[in-house]
Amino acid sequence: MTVKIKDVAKRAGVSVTSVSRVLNGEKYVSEDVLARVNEAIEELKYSPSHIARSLKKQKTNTIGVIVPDLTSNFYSTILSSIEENASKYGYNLIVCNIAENLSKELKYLYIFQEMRVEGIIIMHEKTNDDIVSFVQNATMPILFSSVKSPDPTFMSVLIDDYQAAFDATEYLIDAGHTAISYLGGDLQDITSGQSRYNGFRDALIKHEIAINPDYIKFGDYKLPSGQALMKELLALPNRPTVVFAASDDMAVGALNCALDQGLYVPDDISIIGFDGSTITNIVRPAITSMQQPIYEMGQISLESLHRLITRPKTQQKTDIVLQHELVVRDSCKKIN
Amino acid sequence: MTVKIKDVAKRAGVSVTSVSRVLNGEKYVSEDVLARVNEAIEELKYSPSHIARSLKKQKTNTIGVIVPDLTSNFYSTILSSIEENASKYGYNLIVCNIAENLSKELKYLYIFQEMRVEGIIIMHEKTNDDIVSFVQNATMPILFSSVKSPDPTFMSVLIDDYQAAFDATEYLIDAGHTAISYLGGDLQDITSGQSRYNGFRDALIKHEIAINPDYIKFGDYKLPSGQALMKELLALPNRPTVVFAASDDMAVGALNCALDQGLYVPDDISIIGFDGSTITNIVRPAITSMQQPIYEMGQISLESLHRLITRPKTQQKTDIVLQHELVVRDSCKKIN
DNA sequence: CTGAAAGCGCTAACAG
DNA sequence: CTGTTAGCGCTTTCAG
Repeated sequence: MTVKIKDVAKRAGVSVTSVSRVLNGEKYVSEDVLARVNEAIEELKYSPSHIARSLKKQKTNTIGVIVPDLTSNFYSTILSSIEENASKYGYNLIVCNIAENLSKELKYLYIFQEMRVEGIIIMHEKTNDDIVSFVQNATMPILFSSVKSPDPTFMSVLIDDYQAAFDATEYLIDAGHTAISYLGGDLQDITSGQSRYNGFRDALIKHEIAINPDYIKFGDYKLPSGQALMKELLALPNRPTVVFAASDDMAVGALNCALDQGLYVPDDISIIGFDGSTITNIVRPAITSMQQPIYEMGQISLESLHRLITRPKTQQKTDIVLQHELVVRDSCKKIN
Repeated sequence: MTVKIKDVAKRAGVSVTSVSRVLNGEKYVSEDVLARVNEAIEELKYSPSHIARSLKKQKTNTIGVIVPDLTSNFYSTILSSIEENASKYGYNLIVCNIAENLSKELKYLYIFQEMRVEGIIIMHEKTNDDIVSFVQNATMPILFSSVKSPDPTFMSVLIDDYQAAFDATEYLIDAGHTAISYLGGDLQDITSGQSRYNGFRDALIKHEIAINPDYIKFGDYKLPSGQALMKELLALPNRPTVVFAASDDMAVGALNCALDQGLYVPDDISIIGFDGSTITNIVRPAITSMQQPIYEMGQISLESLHRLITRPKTQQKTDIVLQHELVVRDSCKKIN
């Protein structure tokens, strides 16, 4: 069928061992053998079997990635960064887009295990017992990127959501806002939903600003959700002067809702986002957003996973907290 | 080390063959054996090795995907569709984001080959001799999605770029425009660059509208390129009344450039895009765009590849041309 | 420096 | 219905 190492050996007039040696760039091969083997490989168009090699070496150079939504700019950017760095370290990526489907995630975690991936990166916004239990019993390192790990024994690369939301809220307060709305993700999730909301709330408390329950609404981090929630907000008799959306997609949804109702942003109402996805810089007005270091997050996730894979013993499994940064654009008005 | 089929067999008190049989859901296993094997699997937390299985069966259930840019909404949406359908057919996806880097693409094509993927889907905008030669000599089916294949013997799933651009242009002409600008991708590429431009040009010719060379500009399909080209356009003494951007990203770039200069779209200048990415519906004004059936493209790509894999003989390798559709939004004014 | 041979974990005849 | 055994294509002792 396909040409194998034996064929190359025969053609080069050497043993399979020698071929294997040049394949793996070992020393202790004579110039002569090296040349003949390379020639034979060339002539036969030999392509070594990664599968056979993996089986023998018990090493696949593969890592699995769980993405919650490939079409989201935020996640596809992290994935892009993960891919770039994986490639640098010689890992191949097998990716699963769960699209909200937790049973698909679980299924793929088992597939990853059967494929003997060397590590797994999970980015999901929700989880369930089966998944947590898989993670706890897993034999390969698993790392959570941009989301909290289900329990402190697992490593996670993320920002301090609480502090970031707190800082964003203080920025709004400093700009003179007191009628502040919060459009959040689902509080029940393991995600940042709770932390971001708490950061928002505590900033208001610190500055002794009363929380108007009408201004607090929860959706699902996606654009249509921001749009729908904003619609409710705008229907209120007394509107907020600014809305803090807990994701950029929600912020854009809110922006579009306002724009479509003929309002001007930020003159009629201000909007601030969260994530720092490129979309904030694409829409008009460009949206002020609490930026996560997306590229860095992918990079550090991969580097950390690599360390976990190669030196499992020496690695502490503590979270890595990256720096957030408020990027001021054109969607927030000062109303001092 | 890890538990293997032999351990399960021993534990269940049967032969490895029997275990293998229940693993593969074959008939001819007694209730009794089935139960005991499943119990042993459970107790030992046995996870069958996909690698060993692949080696033996000479089948990996894996396909490789080359994506030009993961952060692009257009490609990540196709990828998402490919992933969803791959999962349906039981394929695992290994993905490479080439990010304009053709030598990375070539490297990964060889990796895909070593991994014995069963098929490859390529979405790239450029190519070179090495890649073409790889494709021509490849032993596994290779399919081009959303882009033209380098030569007619390879299958490609795409729209009729020429006709789509022609239709979009006629729409503009019907709306009364004669001062029409074209912002294109690179004509030299194997991409749709040439076809789209030709469609545009021929529509003008058919309607006897002179082509103003100042209005024809080429960039790279990305947002900043559209922005820069638009800037040149707006600096012209006599501006076009509409600009046809050959990609949605370019259209958004053009839109932002116009907006940032204080112009109103479509009142001061109209814009039409190409691709039908979700971004066209997110910006304001929403952009009229010639839409590719993105989801369907991913689905049909995967189905076709699957057919190529399972029934290589019976499959014709002709291109599959999908229907384009103009989606009218708010960025084009009638000027009759 | 080079080669023979023993597996890596699994499936698939083949024989019972 | 069940078990024995020979590989799948490669790497790696272990001897030369």
